[in-house]
Amino acid sequence: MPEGPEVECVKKALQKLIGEKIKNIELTEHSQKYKKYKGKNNQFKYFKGKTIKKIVRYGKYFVWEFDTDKVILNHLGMTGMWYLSNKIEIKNATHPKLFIKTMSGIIAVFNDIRNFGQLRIFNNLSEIKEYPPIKNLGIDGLALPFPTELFIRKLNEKKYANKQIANVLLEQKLVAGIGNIYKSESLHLSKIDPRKTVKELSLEEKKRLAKAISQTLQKAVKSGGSSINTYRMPSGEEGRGQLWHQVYRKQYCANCNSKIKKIVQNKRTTYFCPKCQN
DNA sequence: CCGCTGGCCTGCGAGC
DNA sequence: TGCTCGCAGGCCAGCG
Repeated sequence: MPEGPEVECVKKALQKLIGEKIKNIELTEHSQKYKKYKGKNNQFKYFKGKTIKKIVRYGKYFVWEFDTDKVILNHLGMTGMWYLSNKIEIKNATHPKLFIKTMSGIIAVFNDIRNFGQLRIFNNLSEIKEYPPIKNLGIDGLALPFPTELFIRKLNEKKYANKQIANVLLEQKLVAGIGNIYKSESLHLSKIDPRKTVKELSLEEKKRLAKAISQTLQKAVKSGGSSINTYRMPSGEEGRGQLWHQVYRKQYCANCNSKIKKIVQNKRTTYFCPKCQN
């Protein structure tokens, strides 16, 4: 579900936990029906009494750091969400996986409907940085200024030449943080046909694409993320990103009013305007 | 190293 | 009303 901008928005909200000492942390009953969490409660209980020092974003991942070497790698998957509250009841948490209560009374619940999210404990930060999905992350799509020249250099790598640009944009080792919505939106903003292979793109188009990616992702952060299906802020509020989508799940192009085309590339849906994007 | 396939899961809306 | 089907912001393991 969440792409880089949504993860960034959640990260910002989670900063409220920095400096908080953990009174209680445990996997929920509900988590135990999944193989990947089964019997792991003691490993998480290790963090009881520890203080949360940092919550950092790498692409679509969070890394939780404490006043100890061990760290937690956390990914929201398609439906993962953190809910923060001062009350015990958190209405939105229908599929809670991890429950944290701090000394000052803040409650944080990791909720994940489809269970594609991740919570993995590593012995230390350098172990996480060697973990391939983290180690191989490319340019942070939210970096400012966006490194256009580096982007083009990476895009020009042989392995991408014959791939369709829409598929390439989802490769986290090229740009980390783009997902299926902002893939379509970035290509629409830069007026590029998603079916074009990288070698068919002109230098001009690559530059436009770099700019469009950066603009799209920045705008999404400012909107609080896109709430298309299940994404909510940790407060339970919806983001407003969906209000300005130009193509994603749209019927008509916001630009020229032509009928938007919906195609499938690498098993992911792409929306584009056949008139504007060529 | 690469690319492809299937797998992991639940919920929702469309269509019958 | 109730059922099935297809689809959903993502990633990973295993194979050739």
